[in-house]
Amino acid sequence: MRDRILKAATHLFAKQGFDGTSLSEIASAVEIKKPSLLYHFRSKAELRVAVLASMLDHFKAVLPELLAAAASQEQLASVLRALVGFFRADRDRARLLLREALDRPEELRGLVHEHVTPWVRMVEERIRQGQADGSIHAHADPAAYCVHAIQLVVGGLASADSLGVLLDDDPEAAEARLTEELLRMLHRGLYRPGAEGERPPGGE
Amino acid sequence: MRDRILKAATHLFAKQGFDGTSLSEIASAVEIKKPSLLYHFRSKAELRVAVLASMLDHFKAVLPELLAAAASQEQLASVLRALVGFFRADRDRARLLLREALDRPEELRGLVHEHVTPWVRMVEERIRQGQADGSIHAHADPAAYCVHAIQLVVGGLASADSLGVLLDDDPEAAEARLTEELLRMLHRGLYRPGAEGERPPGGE
DNA sequence: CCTACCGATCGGTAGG
DNA sequence: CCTACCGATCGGTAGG
Repeated sequence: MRDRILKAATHLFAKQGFDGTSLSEIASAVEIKKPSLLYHFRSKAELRVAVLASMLDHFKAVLPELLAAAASQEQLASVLRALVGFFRADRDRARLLLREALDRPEELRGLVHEHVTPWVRMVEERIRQGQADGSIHAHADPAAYCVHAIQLVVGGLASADSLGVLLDDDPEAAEARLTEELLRMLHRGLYRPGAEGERPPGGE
Repeated sequence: MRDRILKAATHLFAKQGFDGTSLSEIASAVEIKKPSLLYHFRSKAELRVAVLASMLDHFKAVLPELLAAAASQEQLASVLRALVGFFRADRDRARLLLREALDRPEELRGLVHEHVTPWVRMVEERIRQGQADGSIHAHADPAAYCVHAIQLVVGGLASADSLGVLLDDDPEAAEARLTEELLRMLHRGLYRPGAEGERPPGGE
């Protein structure tokens, strides 16, 4: 039951926000009453923390894959693919993260510093190597680039519903085009043309 | 008084969300009582619509500048600068827009279609011209590129507080670096090197 | 896991 | 612009 509650809460918090979701609403989604829910989670605040922690656990599960991609001689595109894959597997994740960024920036800052910084540092290092061997633009700001890449993946998936209309295409096709263009942009923004191992992800 | 209420509501909605802000809170911010507030705006929903409309009015005021930049032979970078300028002038705008994207995607879709589509179409046209004369990468998806550019500007400013820690710099310096790298990335993601008029915004 | 209930606060109204 | 007040709903507790 605990897992069912977590899942329902994750979905509702992502969709309506923490303040826009009542405990009764979550309880009724898993077919129990509010006091029963409060037996599993002592307070709404505790439930919120648990929802975040469960998403973080899922993230940690794909971390090894991410780090391996960043450390190996593979393209950075594979790191991005892993990241996109994580958020596309469950759209609630992107929405939830964005809401936290808006509602509790200080708190998210701590989580980012603790869980995201390590692998971003590795990616930064890869970028600097690329700059040293001339395959990556010398004026790129590695850390700032990573911030924008994350922003693009997380924010793009969370707000695709609204901004997608600009593509004038059916939702599925729009998402496919957006993802492809995202990978292309991020590749072009980093790699110098003609340099070694710079095949763009979409094939160009 | 109406304007004072609007300003306070804009700030609080941006900071805490619509559901996370009470009418009493807004009223006390402008030193009146809740019933007095409800004389100026008949309901909380009406206040929300008015807040959005006032932001849209400000946006319309810079639209001519934006369209002129898009239509002229100037670089697309100037359009981006105008866009970044609009959101940097008041950070609440980015936060508010992102919240609407999360809370009421269908409604924002309508606003985007009505107010954003026209000038995006112009930018798209400029991109296609660039592709025709070879200055812009042939495989770029003009519409998808615009979506990501908007996403980057709006989302980046709204979530800079959380993601900024990755830069390990003081807030001001971090924001400056982020903006510069954003313009560099968007430029590199579009223009082919060596082509006419492709000076990058930051100077490279 | 439930029913019954708590005080607090919500958006909104009456009436001046 | 205010005081006084409304019903509804909120998060949470008691007690079984």
